[in-house]
Amino acid sequence: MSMAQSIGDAAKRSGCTVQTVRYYERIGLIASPVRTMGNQRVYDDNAVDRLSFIRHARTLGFGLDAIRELLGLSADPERSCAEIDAIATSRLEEVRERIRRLKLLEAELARMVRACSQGSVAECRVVQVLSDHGLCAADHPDVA
Amino acid sequence: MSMAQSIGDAAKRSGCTVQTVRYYERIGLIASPVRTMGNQRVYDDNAVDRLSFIRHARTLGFGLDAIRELLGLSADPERSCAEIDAIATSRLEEVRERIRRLKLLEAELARMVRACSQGSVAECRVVQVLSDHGLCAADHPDVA
DNA sequence: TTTGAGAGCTATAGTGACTATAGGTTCAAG
DNA sequence: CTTGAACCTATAGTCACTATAGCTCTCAAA
Repeated sequence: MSMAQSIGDAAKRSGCTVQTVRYYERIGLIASPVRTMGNQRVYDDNAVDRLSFIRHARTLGFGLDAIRELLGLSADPERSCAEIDAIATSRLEEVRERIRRLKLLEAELARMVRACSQGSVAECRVVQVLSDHGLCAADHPDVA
Repeated sequence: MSMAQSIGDAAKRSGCTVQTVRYYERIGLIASPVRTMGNQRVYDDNAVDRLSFIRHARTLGFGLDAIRELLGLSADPERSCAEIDAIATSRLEEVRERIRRLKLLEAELARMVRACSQGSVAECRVVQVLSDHGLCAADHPDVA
């Protein structure tokens, strides 16, 4: 039995905000739901499931394009999940790469802060390092 | 002796792009430089130093607002560098927090991918986890 | 039956930090 | 003098929302 519910209820149940649900509709990530006579959106449980899926994938850092693809691939239960796995694996690698870069950044920032003798700006190590990339320990990458 | 140079040279020397230099001018992060008779911007070495500072701070992940503040605080060499240190320390803490969150994410994604038996979508663990937050090991945070 | 609050509606603009494009002008080398 | 690279402005696009303004609808209490 599928319960009909307002956008507010669907948002609350899925963990999205109301504006975000409307946004997902606008960009075609979810279907346009039926409306009441007063033009208000009405959602069923399937729609809420889809929203929850999207929301959860977002908290795991998948982009909307990836989510669009995941949703498409999930539609057919008979299909092999190789492509789905590939998307998830690629996201995992992204996260690992990001962590790697941030650790380099962390080391650089920590070194900079540690070297500061808390004196005047003229002798501040932080200012010196920011002014001169050559003072960095290693070639830190651009922040991701 | 301060060398006069075009926006292209200043960009190359500082590691910015030409458009970005113009953007920084537009938002008031750098001063409007003098112009040639043909209306082209001319930069001196001080301007290039400032651009390099900005660029380097950006690669360390400081936001433009923080950089604006760092530049302001750096202007007076006699001043104590306590505020500068505070900004750098706060950035360091941000990075550490980010790493912490990403590691939780990494664990969740790795678990998900590992659990997948490479069968059909119907039994795909990735799809199941995305569909049901309850299947997550821990309460992973929103991606930062 | 009225009334009022809260929820919903659309359309538009703003966020951060650029990046890209279009359509024009200037400069420097040959 | 010509040509082509580099410069100029203004505007729109990126991502995934978020916020605002100015309406309309719904539903429970009085």
